[in-house]
Amino acid sequence: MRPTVHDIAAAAGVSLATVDRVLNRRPGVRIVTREKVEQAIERIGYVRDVAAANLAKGRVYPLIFILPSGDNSFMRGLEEEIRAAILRSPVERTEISIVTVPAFDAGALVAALDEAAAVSPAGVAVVAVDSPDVVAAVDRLRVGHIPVVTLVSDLTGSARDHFAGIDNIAAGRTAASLMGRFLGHRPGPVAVLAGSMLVRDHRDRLEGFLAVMEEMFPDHRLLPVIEGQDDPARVARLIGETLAASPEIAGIYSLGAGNRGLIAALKKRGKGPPICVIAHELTPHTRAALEEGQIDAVLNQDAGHEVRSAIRVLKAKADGMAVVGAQERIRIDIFLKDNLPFEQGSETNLPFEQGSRNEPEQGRKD
Amino acid sequence: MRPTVHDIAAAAGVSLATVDRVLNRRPGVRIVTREKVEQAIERIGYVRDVAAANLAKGRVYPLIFILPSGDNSFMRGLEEEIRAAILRSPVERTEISIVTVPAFDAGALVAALDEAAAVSPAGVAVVAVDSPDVVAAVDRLRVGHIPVVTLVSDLTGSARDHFAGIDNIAAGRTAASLMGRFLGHRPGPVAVLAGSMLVRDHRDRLEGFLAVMEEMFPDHRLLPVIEGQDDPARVARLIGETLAASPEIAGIYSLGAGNRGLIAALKKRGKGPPICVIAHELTPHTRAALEEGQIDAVLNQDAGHEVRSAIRVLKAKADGMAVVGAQERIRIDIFLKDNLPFEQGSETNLPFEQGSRNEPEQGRKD
DNA sequence: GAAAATCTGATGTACGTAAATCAAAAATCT
DNA sequence: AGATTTTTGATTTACGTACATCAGATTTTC
Repeated sequence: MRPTVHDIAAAAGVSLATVDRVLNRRPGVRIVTREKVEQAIERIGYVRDVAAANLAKGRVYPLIFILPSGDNSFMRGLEEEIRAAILRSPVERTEISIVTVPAFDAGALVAALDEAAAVSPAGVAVVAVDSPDVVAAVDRLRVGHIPVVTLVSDLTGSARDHFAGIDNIAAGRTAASLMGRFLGHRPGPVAVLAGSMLVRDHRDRLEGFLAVMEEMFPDHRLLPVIEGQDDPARVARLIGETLAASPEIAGIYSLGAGNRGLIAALKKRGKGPPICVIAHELTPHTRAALEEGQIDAVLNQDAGHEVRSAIRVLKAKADGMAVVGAQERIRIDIFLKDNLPFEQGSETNLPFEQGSRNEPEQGRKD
Repeated sequence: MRPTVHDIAAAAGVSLATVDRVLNRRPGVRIVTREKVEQAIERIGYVRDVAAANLAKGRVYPLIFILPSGDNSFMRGLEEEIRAAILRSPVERTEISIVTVPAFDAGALVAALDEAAAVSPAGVAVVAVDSPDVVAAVDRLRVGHIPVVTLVSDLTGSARDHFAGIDNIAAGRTAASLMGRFLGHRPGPVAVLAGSMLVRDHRDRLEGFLAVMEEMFPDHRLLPVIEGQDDPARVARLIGETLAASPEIAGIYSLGAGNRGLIAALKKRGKGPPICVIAHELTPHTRAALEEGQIDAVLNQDAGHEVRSAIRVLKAKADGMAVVGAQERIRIDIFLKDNLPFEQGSETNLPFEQGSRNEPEQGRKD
């Protein structure tokens, strides 16, 4: 049987009230007494029953998610996952609000972060623009004891508590590795399409990609990086121009968003030698392009996983609890047309009507 | 504010006791009254506070994990993950026991399942040998209202509640797709190394691999499937013989375990034209081989994820609760040497000593 | 229409923790 | 030593649910 506060009290030879004071860091306990209690806790291996504690506290976790607005498919998918989490709010004791700000706009993001701080939530998750102003704003939150998790794109040199996203350098390296091997001895230059160098994830991917291409596949010339601002129309135009200027192109690595534009440009091109295309994020567009063969591989981060992870981490940090590191590591999914996951759809057991068949005695006491 | 049992009572115009009788399926409620209560529940959108309910019940979930014995690295890693889950038991209210049975031995597995049934646990997770006897044993458990989750390898045509593992047909297809593209126009036959056709995961991988090879890369001749029984020594011998018999071999797909033997045989071979090797499961051995270049790609399933998922699902099923489908989908990880995850190690916040810096007032009431 | 059976209400205890109050004890200061 | 401050103990209520008991009300049965 798991030890309780009563057991601590008995073991330490103090009253329940004192144990409570120590556990909840209330004032009015001498250091010696506090240490006696802490030793007892250590000795009998007490762990707070978080469920009971939350019940007693009536605790809820107000969380704020800040992400870019606009019609970026990935970001909208992310938002959808957050909304799915909102539906689970009553069960998870969260109160999630979503704030959107223009993409790549550090000023707007700082304003949103400061507004978030004003309502002192239990935690903030943010898709970061990597700039010193933003770092400062995040650090202001941290100083106010509000845990912050960066989501999807990290922040350089800030005190954020955690990054819920993939290792983007590794993603870029992986893209290069696949690109090089898929191309084999096929000649021709490789183009890189990015969104903006203002966000860390894009910079990291580029860094990893360039490193492996130069080291392992130096025969392939790399064209100057194209910045599409994650805007499909702009991307379509720029890629169209590039294809016209360099018809012998052998590969394209799209490390940002706006892949709709890329796919449109590729379709428009029509015939010509095959181009190996590697893109990021599995959206309806990239999925279709993968199935139809315009794209050869998609590197993906699971938005649902990231959102759930961010929530778990924020709650844990707010309570000063441990985090299962391995569980919070977001993996780089590599999708070829052969391992596409089935379309979404969650197994829904009705929570109430069904379980009846299991006998009530199933649970044990003690 | 979330509705409680009191709110149901008020809304339905009955007493708390009656609400309790309906909620917990106790006898002594007329159908009309029961319906009145159920409508009220529906109407005000009540959801049982599982934490409070578990607290009141003092519920724990006795779970049994059944997996193969032997020195299969993946399975031992799986066992380690189960032990990690046992450490979290007090927090998760689980009581996990591990049972090991000889690999590929349906009879032993059936015996273990029946023994498990005898102690009527809250749920059973099993790495299944795919045979009718095992299906029958699992179905006996299900008839006894004990939820069953198959782990890693599924069971054909049984009533198991859930499969916590990857889509192995897709994994085989993916392996073929990578193999074909990595080989490019390099000629030479491809060898397939399996463990045993008695387990579903191996059969599925083979099926997927063969399908894509035949359809997309018909130029590559496939050598007869080698069955290594997941035994490194046997694998080393068989692969050694194969390499000697077919020195022009271009690729090897190892879809089972015993990769230590494969790697040893490859090292022993030494020089010769490069062989594209794709294997399953990231273990210390395959990881090293990936880094050193003996293996080109590793398809992996995250054992930790599978174990945690199995536990979540079993608990949910035992309570008749809903399952977040997307969260329980186990992904096929593809590792090249460029995207290997860092070595393990969980961020450890001490649960108690640290969090102090966050103010106690952080939590809200209401 | 009365007795028997069935249903419903009222009430209390429990789970493990949080939080508050007030009295009592111990330490500190003068 | 006495007054003052600080520390500790004892006790109570609450969170939302489970479960048990017993009395009272309603239905059913003959």
